[in-house]
Parts: sequence; structure tokens; C-alpha cells
Amino acid sequence: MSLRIASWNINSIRARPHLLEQLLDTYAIDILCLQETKCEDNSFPLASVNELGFRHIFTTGQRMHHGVAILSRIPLELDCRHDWQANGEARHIAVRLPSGVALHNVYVPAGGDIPDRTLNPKFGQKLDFLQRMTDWSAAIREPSIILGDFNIAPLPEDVWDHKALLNVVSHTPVEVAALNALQKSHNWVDLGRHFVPAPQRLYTWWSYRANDWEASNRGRRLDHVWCSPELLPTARSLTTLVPARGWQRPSDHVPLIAEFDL
DNA sequence: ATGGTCGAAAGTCGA
Repeated sequence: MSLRIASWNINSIRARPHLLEQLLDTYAIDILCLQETKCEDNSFPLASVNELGFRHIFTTGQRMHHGVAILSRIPLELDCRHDWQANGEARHIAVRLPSGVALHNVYVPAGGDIPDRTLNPKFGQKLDFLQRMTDWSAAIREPSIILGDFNIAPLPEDVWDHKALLNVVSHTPVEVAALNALQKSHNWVDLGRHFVPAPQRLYTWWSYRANDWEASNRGRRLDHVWCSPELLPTARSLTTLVPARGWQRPSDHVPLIAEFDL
């Protein structure tokens, strides 16, 4: 069974329903994993996503911030929702695919502006979140996919200027070390770099603050799709849909579309 | 080095 699984930080699903339509006009997606839905479960636009063909909806949301969802054309089982920090933030939801593979959708904390946990508690929160994810990941014994907005660009080629961003949250050495530890805990395969190896540039996010995101191209690769090593033979492609950054009223992130034979 | 733009909300805060 060929499955197209997409990950997208949508930056409010209620503000951007048109983007879902445009994505589906561009690519047939079987399972769409969203981050930053920014709505509580009881205000999730179920009817409109049903109309788009997603009949099986799994959400965990909260007022104002965060929120993740999995929209599917095929029946899935809810697996779990983790609150690794036990602070009520809606940052993880997982389902079970028909093949038995677990699919984890994660929104890692952004971490604020100052890369110092004593001056900026949000930065410490981000590192602690990653540590707890790492402890959890190390115990995984089943073939799994984990994807989402990890809010870290690990490689020099994942940002527009490695040296300029070394002290900018999302690319600091301590964050990269934390992400590498998470990856190593399960030997996760980074499909972005499997299909587009460094030193090619690869970005998934461009700031809203640029005058012209495309001309300046000051991007970062913050979004990722990883799979268990034993699933790598089933991974067919990973597409980063860069043109979506130029759509009307865009998200600042673009969709990643992974294709698996599962 | 700074500021730039978004969404949710009704202050500003978080990204």
C-alpha cells in the first residue's frame, strides 16, 4: 500500500483553510499531520476537512497556541497523546497505521529568543522537552515514523548562514546536540537528508519578516520526517513543497510530503 | 545591529 503522509505547520487551521485545498490540488495526500492548529478540539473545523476527503480526524488542541492534528482518508487508530512536560501543552498526537506502524506528530517548543536557560525559561523548556522525548524514544521497539515541526535546523546546510545563526535559537550547538541525541536514541533516519543530502541546501521555513522571502531566501530546515531504520526500504520519496511559501496568506512553514510503501 | 510580520486576542505575547 502506497501512503502519502504530509507534515505541515499550518499556523492556525481556521485562518488558513484555503491552504489545505491548495495542497490537495497540488498533491494527493492520504494522511496530513498538522502543527500549530491553534484551536481547541471543539472548534476544530471538522466539516470542512471532511469535505476535503479526510473522514478520520484526530486532534489535540488548546486555546491560542500549539495544537496538533492528524487528518486521514483511511481509517486509523488513535495511539496516544503525550504531554512530556506535564504542563498541558498540546504538542503530540500519534496514530497507528493499518500496517501497525506508529505515526507520531510532534510540535517541539520554539524556545524563545535568548539561547540561555537562565535568562530565558522557554529555552530550558525546549531542551527539557527534547530530553524527555529522547528518553521516550530510546524505549521504542516498534517500527515508527516521527515527524513535525522540531524547531531545530541541525546541519550547516539547513540554514541560510551557519555562522550568523550559531547563536540564534533553532541552530545553536546545544539545540543541535539535543536533536542529535534524540535521533541517535532510536537511530532515526532523517528522510529529508536521505533524499536531499548535504551539502545541498534544504529549507522548510522562511520568516514572515523578510521583505521578499524568495529573493532573500533566508530559510531554515525546521520541519522533519524521520523513520525507524527498518522502515527505510519502504520510504520512496520526500518532497519539500517550497512553492507553498508563496501561496496566498501562507504559513511561514511549507509542507513535507513523504511517500511510503507500507 | 536592528527591525521587520504574522495569529489570537482584545493586552500584548508567542513565533
